[in-house]
Amino acid sequence: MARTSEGTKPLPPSVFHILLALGDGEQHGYAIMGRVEEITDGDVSMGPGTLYGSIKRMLADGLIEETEERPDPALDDQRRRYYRVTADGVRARAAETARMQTLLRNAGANVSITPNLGFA
Amino acid sequence: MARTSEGTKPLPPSVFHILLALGDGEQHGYAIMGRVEEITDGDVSMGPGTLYGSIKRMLADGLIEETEERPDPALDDQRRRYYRVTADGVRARAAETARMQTLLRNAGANVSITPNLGFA
DNA sequence: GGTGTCTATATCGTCACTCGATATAGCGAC
DNA sequence: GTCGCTATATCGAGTGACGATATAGACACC
Repeated sequence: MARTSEGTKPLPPSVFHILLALGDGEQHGYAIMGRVEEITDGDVSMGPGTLYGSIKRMLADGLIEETEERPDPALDDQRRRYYRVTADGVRARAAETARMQTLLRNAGANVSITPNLGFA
Repeated sequence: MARTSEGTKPLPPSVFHILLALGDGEQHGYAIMGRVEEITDGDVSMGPGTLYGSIKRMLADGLIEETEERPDPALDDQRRRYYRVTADGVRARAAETARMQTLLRNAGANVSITPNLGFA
């Protein structure tokens, strides 16, 4: 068992969801809500409390950062604030993803339903 | 937007960990702690507060039940209380497993393939 | 140009969950 | 018999999640 990413504790679900929703691009807060619902097939609908509270903490922790880049001004909306995942955020997301895969794999050996991941 | 598995909300992480640790067999509380640490490769060490608090809730919710069966009396310890996953628990565990797979799959497409979205 | 609805960000209070500390007691060995 | 380990259980503090609420810009419509 490679103990390479030692010391990293599990992320709060909302933080993980936001990191996944952002992916490799930029998104503004309100769009993240929609993306989270999308990637969870409607199982998770994040309210504004969870969303903006998590964003605040993630900014403080350096997992995401606000970008000054704006899309085509014709499509822009001045109220929006865009965010992107930082290098630390990418690392945390990868660690959490690996953790879940490990969990499902290790537990799968113990259970009758066999988890089968189609994800690297 | 398949609304197929409607109504099932995500499980608290501790509950999911316990369901996975129990697998298809019986375990007593203290052993579950060790199993959780095992299947998470040491990333999650559940303290007694989380463990017994979660067990209490899971019993009330019908996700697990206490068994009267005891192992070989020579190996037994009268203090132990053994638990097994109920049919509802199996269902919840399968749903949660599927949810995670969906999440990783949907988000994986977003990270590895499409670098930018949202600026549509 | 006023009105209404939707988008968008933000905060607050409440409740659920997590975790370590603490308590209690049976077990095994010496 | 007492000492360390196993085992169950509860409590309180701290963090996270969530709905309600507030505020205001965007946009369409008439």
